[in-house]
Amino acid sequence: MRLREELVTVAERLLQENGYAGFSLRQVAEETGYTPTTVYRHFRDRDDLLQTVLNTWFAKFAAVLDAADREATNPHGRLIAQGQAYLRFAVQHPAVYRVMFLERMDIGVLPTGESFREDPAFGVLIRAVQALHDAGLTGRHDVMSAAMMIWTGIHGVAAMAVCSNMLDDIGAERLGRLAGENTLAGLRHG
Amino acid sequence: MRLREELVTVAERLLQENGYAGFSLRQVAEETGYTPTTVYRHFRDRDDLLQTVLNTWFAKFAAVLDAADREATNPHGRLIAQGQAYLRFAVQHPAVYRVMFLERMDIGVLPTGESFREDPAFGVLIRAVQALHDAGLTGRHDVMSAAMMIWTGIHGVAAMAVCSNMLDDIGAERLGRLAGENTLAGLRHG
DNA sequence: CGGAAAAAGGAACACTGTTAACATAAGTAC
DNA sequence: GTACTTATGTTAACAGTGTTCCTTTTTCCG
Repeated sequence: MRLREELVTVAERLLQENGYAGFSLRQVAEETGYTPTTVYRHFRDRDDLLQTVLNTWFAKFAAVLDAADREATNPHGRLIAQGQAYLRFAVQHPAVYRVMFLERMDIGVLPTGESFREDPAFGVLIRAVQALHDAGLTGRHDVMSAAMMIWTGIHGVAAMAVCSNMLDDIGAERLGRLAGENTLAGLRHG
Repeated sequence: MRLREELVTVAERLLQENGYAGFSLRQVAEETGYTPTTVYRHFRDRDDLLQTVLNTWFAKFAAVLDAADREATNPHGRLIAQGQAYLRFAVQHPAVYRVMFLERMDIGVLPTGESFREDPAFGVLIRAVQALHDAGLTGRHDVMSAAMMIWTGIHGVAAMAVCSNMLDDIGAERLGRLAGENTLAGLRHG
């Protein structure tokens, strides 16, 4: 049980240092002083180890969004705060964000179909958008469509930030702020 | 010279079938009936082969955007058409879009710094946004900021579409249309 | 203390990218 | 036409990856 946690800790560090491509089960084994087969006593395979690492990050991610949400008072402010927290998470943990929402989205905690409303992080977004909707600030759009527009909007900035240096000039957080405000403005007038 | 093209053709097919992770130089060699070292006579390494494949796709991509741009008459319509073409490209060639704009953005033809205005695809966008700006439809935003908002907005939808099945319900093209219109509406009123 | 169970290791298989050394075909200069 | 150069290709190997089978060591407990 102690070893399992140690393996996860080392794996987490390697993921952040080397990214998903350099996330090696053998290297995790070597850095802990064990052989690869020992890792297989605690994890089914490489994906299982990765998923274990990511589970804690999905929880952190949801907590960060929830904390930001609570600091604001009105629906507009809540969503802007969530967007900022979202983008900060991505910029501060680019390798983690990449594997979570780009490279291995299949491994995420976000279920498919209708049930993914109950995902912790997505739930925080949905509730704030519902409040925006109740305040009459989503125009002709339903809650789900508005939420997806907001999410994909900020996700686009985050993806660009963690995949290239193209936003270095304009500034990822600045662009995120502009894009977030602009999306909400569009909803308001649409 | 004939072999070089054959290698690129096979490599392109394998990329589309297996994705970037399954893009294997050895497999390219085997499917063409040669040994791996023969591939190295025509390409410096795996990345060089990949870049050669992607170069043609970047050209196709720019052509698709340009063609869509020419079909519309006003700035608004041009950008909506570009967005639709952009998203259709991503959905029709998900593995290619992934490696171009997510997994290996460093290999793209988009230069860093200020010079990437001259990138063919980005140029098509910039010119349409400039027209939008000249028509007074970008609010208080400058051309570059507006262009990045539009790009990251549609990129967010595309990234979500090619990385998960989360947009299957709402429909990627529908969400792209909504998000595109909403971004332009926000700019108009901002 | 001895046997069962758990933990760890060794060795191998099938892949991957990559390189060095070697063989062979093609074409050219004399 | 012969000798030399160049292009083209192969063989073999190294280092790395995930994974599995089999064996060994350690631990625990009756």
